[in-house]
Amino acid sequence: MYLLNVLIERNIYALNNTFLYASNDYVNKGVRVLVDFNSSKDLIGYVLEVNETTLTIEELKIEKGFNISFIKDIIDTKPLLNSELFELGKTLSKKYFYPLIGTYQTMLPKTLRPKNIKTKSHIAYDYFYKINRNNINAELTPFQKKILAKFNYFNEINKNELNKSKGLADLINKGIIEEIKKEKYRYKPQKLFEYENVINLTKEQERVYNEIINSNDLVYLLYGITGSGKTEIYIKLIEHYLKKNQTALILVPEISLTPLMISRILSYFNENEIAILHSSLKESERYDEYRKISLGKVKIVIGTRSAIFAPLDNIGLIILDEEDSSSYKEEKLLPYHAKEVAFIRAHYFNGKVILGSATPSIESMAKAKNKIYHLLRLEKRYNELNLPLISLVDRKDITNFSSKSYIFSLPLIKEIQNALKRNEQIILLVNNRGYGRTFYCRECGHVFKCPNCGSNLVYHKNTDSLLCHHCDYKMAKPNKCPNCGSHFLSFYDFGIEKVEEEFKKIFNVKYEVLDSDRTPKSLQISNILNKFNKKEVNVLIGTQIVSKGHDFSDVTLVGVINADSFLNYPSFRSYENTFNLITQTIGRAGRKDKPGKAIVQTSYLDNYAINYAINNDYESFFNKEIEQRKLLNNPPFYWVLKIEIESINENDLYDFGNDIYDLFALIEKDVIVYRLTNISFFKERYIGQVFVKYKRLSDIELTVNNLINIFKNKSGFKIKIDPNSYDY
DNA sequence: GCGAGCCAAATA
DNA sequence: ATTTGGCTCGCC
Repeated sequence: MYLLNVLIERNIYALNNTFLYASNDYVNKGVRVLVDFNSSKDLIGYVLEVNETTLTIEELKIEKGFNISFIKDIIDTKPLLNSELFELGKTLSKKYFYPLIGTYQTMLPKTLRPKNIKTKSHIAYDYFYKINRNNINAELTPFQKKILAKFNYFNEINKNELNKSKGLADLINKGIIEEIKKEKYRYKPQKLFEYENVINLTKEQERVYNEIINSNDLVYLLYGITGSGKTEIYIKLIEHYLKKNQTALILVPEISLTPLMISRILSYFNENEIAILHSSLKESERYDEYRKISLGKVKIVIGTRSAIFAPLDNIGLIILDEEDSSSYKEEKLLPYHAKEVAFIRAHYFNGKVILGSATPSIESMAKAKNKIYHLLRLEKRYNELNLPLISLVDRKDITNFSSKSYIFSLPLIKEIQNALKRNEQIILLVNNRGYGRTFYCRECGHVFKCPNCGSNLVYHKNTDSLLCHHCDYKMAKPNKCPNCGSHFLSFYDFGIEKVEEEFKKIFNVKYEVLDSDRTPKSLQISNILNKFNKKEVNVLIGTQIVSKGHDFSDVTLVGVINADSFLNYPSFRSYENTFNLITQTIGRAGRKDKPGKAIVQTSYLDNYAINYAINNDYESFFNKEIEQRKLLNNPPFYWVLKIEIESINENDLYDFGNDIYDLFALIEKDVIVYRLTNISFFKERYIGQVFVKYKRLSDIELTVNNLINIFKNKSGFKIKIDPNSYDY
C-alpha cells in the first residue's frame, strides 16, 4: 500500500499543508487524484509525495491518530509538471508567501489546473488515410484504382479529401487503407511581416553578442537606445543556443505590440519549433501550445508574463524584452515578477537571462552598476537613424494656445499640418482613458466620486457612463447633481476621447485610435497597427500602447499631448514611468533619410523626468532618480512588502492593522513599518494596507510567516501579501 | 473553502 | 416548539 501526501485544491493559507491518503496502486508525484475531504465529496487533490508502507490502515490510524481514507481515483497518468517546475513551485510558494496549490495553479494553463473535475482529454485530432501497400493483392475496381492513384505521391492523405469516394469502405475492409489520427495544434501564429532570414550584425552588435556568449554570468542588462538593434542580437543568441541543443524563452510585454519581433523570429527560425503563449489565445489553443512545449516539440517559446512557466527543458537563454515594463509583474494571485522567476529557472539550467531595454528600470541599472548584472550597451542607432528634434510646449502659457483648442497647442497644430501636407505619419500619445477626467456640478462644485473607493469618476463618452479606473465601478451618466439638483454638469481635464473629438474638428483627415477601452483584443490592436503600418491612415492616436517597440518607417512627428499624466500617480515609480513613456514615444519618430520631430506638451516645464527624457539623457535621469530613491528609502535601497487586509468591520480592520504594525515593529533589523493606510470601502468590505520596507527577504521572512499563522486562527479577514509590491 | 454542528434569535 | 441565520471548527 502507498501513502500519499496530497494538497487539497483550495487556494487558502488554512489548507496550505498536505493531507495523507492511502492508495493500493502506485501513484506518481505531481498527478491529480480524486479524494473525499472533510464533508466534501470528489475534490481534486495534487500528489506531492508518495511513500510505500507495510502497515495496514488500522495500524496507521493508531500511529497517526487520525483516520486515513483511500483516494477514489487517479486522474492523470503522467505528472502535470516536470521535476524542475515541480520544485520551482515550492520555491516560489516560499518566496512569495503564497499557498503552494495556488502557485501550481498559476503555473499551469487553466485546462490542466488541479481544480476542475473535468478530466476529459482536450486534445484535437486531424484524421488521415494511410496506405498499406503490402496488402494490395486482390483485383480492384476502377474507382478503387483511382483512389490508390492518389497515393502515388503520398502515404497519407487527409480524410476529408477522400471521404465520399466509391469503393473506399471496401479498401478499408481489406486493410489496404487505414484510418489514422494525428494530434492537431489549433493555434496558428500570424506573421504580419516577412523578413529575409539573413542577419548581419554591426560591429557594435557583434561585440555585445560575443561578450554574452563568452561570459559565465547569469544576468545581462542590455541597455540599447530605441532602434539600436536589440532584436538582431536576440535572434543570433537564440541561434547560438539552439545550435548547442538548448532552448530559448523570449518574453515580451504584450504580444500584439511586438508584431515586428514575433514576425522576425518566425521568419528566421522553423515555425514548427516555435510556440507562442499569450493572454488572447483560446483555452484550447493555449493547451495545444503548452502540450507542444512539454512534449519537447519546440525549441523556442515566445510569450507574455506567464510564459515564464513554459515547460521548456534545457533552457539556454531567457530574454525579457523591455524589461522595465510593469506587465512582467503579476498583481493578482501569486504576486510574481517574471524577471525573478527567470533568474531561478536560468540558474537551474545553467543558462543566461538577457534583460533588454532602451530605458532600463532603476533597479536593474543599479544592479548592473554594482556588477550584480553584466552591463552591455548599444549606443548607435541601427541604420544610423537620427534621434528626433524635440521641443517642449508649456501648457500653462496661454499664448501657446488659441481659442480653437486648449488641447492642441499652436506649435503642435502647425507641425501636424506640415507633416500631413508632406503625407508623412504622426503618432499622438494621450495617456488618459475616457473623455472628461473629473465630472462635477457647475452650480455647487460637487465632484462625482466612486462610492467604493473614493477616486474621481471618469466620464466615458462612448458608453455615456461614469467609470472608476481604480476599481470596477460604473454608472450611467447622471443628469442632475445629487447635492443641489442642478442639471448644469460638466467636466475638466481631458482623456483620449476628448482629444480624438478635437482632433476631428481641427484636422479633416482619417486617423485610428488605440486605447484599452475600445480596442481590448490583441487582434484588433494588430489590425490597427497593421493599417497604420501600411499607411492606410496617417495618424495614430493612442494611450501608452503606441509608445512601445513598433518601427513605423514613415513617422516623422510624435506629439505627447500631456506628459504629466503619470506624475500625479501616487507611486515611487511615477517619475521613472514618465521618463520611460516619453523617451519611448519620442523614439518612434524619425526615419532613415531624415530626423523626426517630437513635441511634448506639459504643465511642469522644470520637472526633471520630463527634461531628461526630452534631452535623451538616461544617465542623468538615473543619477537624479537614484538619489531620490535613496532619500526616500525606496527600491533598490529598500524593498516594499505590502500586506493587504480586508474585513466587514472597520474597527476590526484597524485592530488587525495595528497588530500587524506591532508585529513588524519588533524586528530588530533594518525595517521601516508604516501604519494601516489606503483604507477604502468596497463591496460591503473595508480594505487597508500595511507597508513594510526591508533590505533582505530573510529579515522579514519569519515575521511574515508568523503573521500568516496568526491570520489562520482569525476569522472574518482576508489577507494578501506581496513581498515586492509595485503599489507603494 | 466549505459543510457540519451548535446556539441564539426569530417566528407563530 | 420549530425554523432560521450566523458563527466556529477542522478537515488526513
